[in-house]
Amino acid sequence: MTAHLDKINDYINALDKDTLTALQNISAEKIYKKGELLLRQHEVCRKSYFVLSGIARKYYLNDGKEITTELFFKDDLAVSFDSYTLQQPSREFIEALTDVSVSITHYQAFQEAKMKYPKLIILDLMLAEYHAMWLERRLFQFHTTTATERYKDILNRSPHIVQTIPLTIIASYLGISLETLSRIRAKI
Amino acid sequence: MTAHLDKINDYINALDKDTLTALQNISAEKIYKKGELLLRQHEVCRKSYFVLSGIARKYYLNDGKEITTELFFKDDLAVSFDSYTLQQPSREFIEALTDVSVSITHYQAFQEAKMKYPKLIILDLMLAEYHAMWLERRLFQFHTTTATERYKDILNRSPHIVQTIPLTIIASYLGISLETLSRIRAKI
DNA sequence: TTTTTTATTTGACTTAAGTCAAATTTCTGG
DNA sequence: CCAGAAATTTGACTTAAGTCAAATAAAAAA
Repeated sequence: MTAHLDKINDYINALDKDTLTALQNISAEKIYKKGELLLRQHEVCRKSYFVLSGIARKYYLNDGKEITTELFFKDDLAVSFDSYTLQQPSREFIEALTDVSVSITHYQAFQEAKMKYPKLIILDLMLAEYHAMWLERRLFQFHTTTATERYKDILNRSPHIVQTIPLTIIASYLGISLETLSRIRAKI
Repeated sequence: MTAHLDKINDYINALDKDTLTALQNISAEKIYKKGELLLRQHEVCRKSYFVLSGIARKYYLNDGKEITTELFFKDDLAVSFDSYTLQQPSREFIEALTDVSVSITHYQAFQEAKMKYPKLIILDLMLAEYHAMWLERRLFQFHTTTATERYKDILNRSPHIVQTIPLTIIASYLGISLETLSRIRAKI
């Protein structure tokens, strides 16, 4: 649910003051230390985490290996999408990669707020739509680009990522092994 | 936007009779012959196609090669998601693989209907959510399975697909070359 | 039914990326 | 500041899948 297109402002603009206040009333800030888990595998994702500062990631385990599926920065909404949407156990973990400050909203409270403030449904819709479009772009990229191109792309878009985050995590996010990424870096 | 979990009934159940009638009033049936295009690249996807019978696919061109990204069967809603959502030119084509009967709804008419029948917004939300979850599963499958496993999976789920649809299309849908798919088939 | 086109298979070779193992480099806690 | 741990690089080898080309097989058209 990464707002790559800086659309968070669009979302917020779609809300009137009352609705925004209502949303704030059911949200609370919290800080997670680097390495802490916001969500564990098998837990139901009952909260959404709007990132105020810091970096988090979502990952799952495959043969004991951690595969990172999403990185969350400022203004991104961190959830395990299907676990949150269907309120069923999560395949994925969410972890703080740095100290992370988030605004937390409970699923249940948000559902109730939607009854009273229907504009929140529009917000919900926009977030689902942007997440779907983000996933389509990612799928498209995996089909059409090589690992080297994907790495260059991430370097362009967010050079700070590469500084801050261990290579293992970047590699799995790009869908390649740690060693392959290291070799790509050596060649560039 | 493939309703793999047979959730279309859920969608419909979420609608009251008036809303359903309203939706029908802005929809019209049409039949496309095998090979006809429902949507061309660079066109804006101004309609959604609810499949009543037959099979369609969505694809894009990469180096002149057709890459199939989605197959649409009965009860699936065929659209180019980002083109439809943002009303911007489509990267993708939608093509009838067999004669296809669809119920067509115009984007604009649907947007207007949502004003009057807010439950349609819920329908919209559910469709976006299920599309996002379908994309996540597909991405997960590409990361965690080999081409052989993906082919076996499609064989299990929908053996009729393999009968009806040319191998080139199945291969590109599985993310592999035609020759690789042929070799996989020879081994099984 | 025969021809022509299209779809599928098979062969030979290449390549991007994976795996396992070991060597460095960098970071971090005491 | 140093020892131990963690992260990164490098080497040697394997493998899944791609590419290009040619041979069959199947389907559509004449």
